[in-house]
Amino acid sequence: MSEETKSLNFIEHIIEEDLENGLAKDKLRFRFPPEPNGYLHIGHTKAIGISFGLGEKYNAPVNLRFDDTNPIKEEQEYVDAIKRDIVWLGYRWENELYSSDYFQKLYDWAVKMIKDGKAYVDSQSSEAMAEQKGTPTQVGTNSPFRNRSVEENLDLFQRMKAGEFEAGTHVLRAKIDMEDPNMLMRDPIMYRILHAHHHRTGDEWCIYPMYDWTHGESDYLEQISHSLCSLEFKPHRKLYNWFRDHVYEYSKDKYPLPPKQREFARLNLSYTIMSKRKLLKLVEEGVVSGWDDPRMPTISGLRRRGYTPNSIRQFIEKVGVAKRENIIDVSLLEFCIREDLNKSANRVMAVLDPVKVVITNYPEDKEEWLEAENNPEDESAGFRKVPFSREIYIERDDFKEEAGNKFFRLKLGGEVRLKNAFIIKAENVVKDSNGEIKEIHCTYDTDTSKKVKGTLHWVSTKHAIKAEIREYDRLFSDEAPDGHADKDFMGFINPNSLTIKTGYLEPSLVDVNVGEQFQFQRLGYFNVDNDSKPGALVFNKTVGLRDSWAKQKANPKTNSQPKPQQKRSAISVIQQLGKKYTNLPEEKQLKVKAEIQELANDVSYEELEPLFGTALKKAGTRIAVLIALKRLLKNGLERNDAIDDFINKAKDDKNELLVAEALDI
RNA sequence: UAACCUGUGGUGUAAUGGUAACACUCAAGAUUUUGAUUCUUGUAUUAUAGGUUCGAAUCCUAUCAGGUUAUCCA
Repeated sequence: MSEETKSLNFIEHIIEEDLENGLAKDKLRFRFPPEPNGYLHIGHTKAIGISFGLGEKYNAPVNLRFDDTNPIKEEQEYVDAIKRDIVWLGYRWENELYSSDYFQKLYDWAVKMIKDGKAYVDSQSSEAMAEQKGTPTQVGTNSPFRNRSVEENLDLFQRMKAGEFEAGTHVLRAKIDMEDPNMLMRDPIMYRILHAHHHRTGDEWCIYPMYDWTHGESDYLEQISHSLCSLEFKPHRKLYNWFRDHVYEYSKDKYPLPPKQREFARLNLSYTIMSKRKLLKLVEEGVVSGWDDPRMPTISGLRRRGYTPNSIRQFIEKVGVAKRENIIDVSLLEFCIREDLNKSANRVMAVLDPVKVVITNYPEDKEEWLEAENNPEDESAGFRKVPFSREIYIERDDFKEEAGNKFFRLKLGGEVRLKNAFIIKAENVVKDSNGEIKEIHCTYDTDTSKKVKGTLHWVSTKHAIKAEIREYDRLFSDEAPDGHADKDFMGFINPNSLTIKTGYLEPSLVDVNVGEQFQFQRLGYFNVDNDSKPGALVFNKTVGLRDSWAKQKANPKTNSQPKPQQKRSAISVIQQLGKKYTNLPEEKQLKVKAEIQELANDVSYEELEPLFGTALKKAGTRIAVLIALKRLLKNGLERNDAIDDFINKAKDDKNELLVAEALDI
């Protein structure tokens, strides 16, 4: 058994370090804390994968906590959808919890903070407070209410809770430092008045705690060891710690573990948007059919599109975890779903853009049922029968009257194999009045042992069943639709992101179930859509097969993107070789030396001279320069003062290799 | 012109002071009853410049570039 020692990401390194420093392994605890104000999308999957993945790795509990402190935006519908999606992804939470469960505890702590002079009621307008807040480059100023007495603060806060005041008239603020360079520390708001109905607490509360005052304290109450969130919360960490340290003082006997927040870079996918607000706009404006439209990057959209939980988990694993901003190429997601479906999806034949083929030497009334393998990647998948007859459909793309020999498909006079069936030869075509090909007349040959270049999929016309086929393209035409300050993301919407076709399928597909997945051979992976009914089948194209032929067609000449595969200049290679020179074993040094000498033939004196000033410490580089210089001299370069200086300096160096080279001149 | 964070092939992630590795993409080739799959091969001044060290992607300094932070949102 080879133990796979996978490299750790930076969060795992932190955890390992904490463990080494005495944190008991059974104290490890994580959480996933969505706000129930929208559907989960592929970006959330990263956060889910990190926290739940850590739970699996360390056998530690992971809580699902709904961060529901803003009753105006949150709804039960979203809670249900989020739970459904996490379950579908295959993760299990230890406890289903709500920040709103902690409202009373939070309130009690807030009262303590007031009593300790750490919080005060501010009765200014939000504009006035914003004014006093300052800017990132300018310190803020204190509120006139900052020094209210404890008694007054207590009284006001209790009356806020009792519902005596209108929204916006008072807030509770932490008393920290209006001059802190971190703006979040400038007396942040802990509570605001909101006369709104909460989806869980109803009308019990009319003051609601803010994120910063809720999140860390919820972590603390749940004794979360590592609170993981995305990078934009980094500035909140200082405040997270400030609040935490205070409540820790109040409750350390009961809750001994102070959690720590760490931040990772969120996931960005090329050609997609991740903001819930913007996704909501697509739904509301009818650009897509709903949150689960197969073009949406939501979990429910991906599910409907045919992505499997396994493929998404694989994707998240491959994406990794780090702290730098990233844009992951959608091709990685596509790779993951293809890899998964390649092993699991049964192959079938379907023609989406049909042209009729008549096999003239096949009897009119004959039909035979040929054996076809369901999945060559999975021996247990077995075989099925497909009907063959005199008239079949093939793809219009698969025939050309005339074509070069790079075209492996059917052409007049050419032979091609029909998958699972015979070899046919195109004899002539029948066209309509517009010159459009109506029928291709072929002859067939039952000798299937011969070698032909192409193999086509096909469907017997009289046995074919029709189905609606929905093909999707990316929703946006820009790689980073919301990455332009000057242009709105709605301007990049691809008007052709959905195409609907009628497909002709082999009859084995009559009674498929919603969600079932297939590979339509040579076309891609398809699944049965929710809208599908017996007799009125609907398929979604999940993803196409890799198609190197299409790529070749798209750019017939050379490579499409002539990558500036610029050859590095000889001088830069010499510099690089020199950098390592002194560390190399002797035999390698000889090899490198020869290489430098060779490269030096392409180097001009003008390129070399600036390197004479190389720092004394960089003996390797200077050796390389010296070797190159010698070659230049040998090639006829005249010596000058600069050269002599450089050589003399080398002779006096403490590096023996350099001295040896210098003396050898 | 603030504070904080981040710079490793086209993309993403490793290497925790000791030969820059893995995956995807792309390209070329082999195999193939899917132009798929599978298999081979190829692609890097570790942002730049100094410094510390026998040895630096890694530590220090400066510079450059990008990002984040000013909702009674989370």
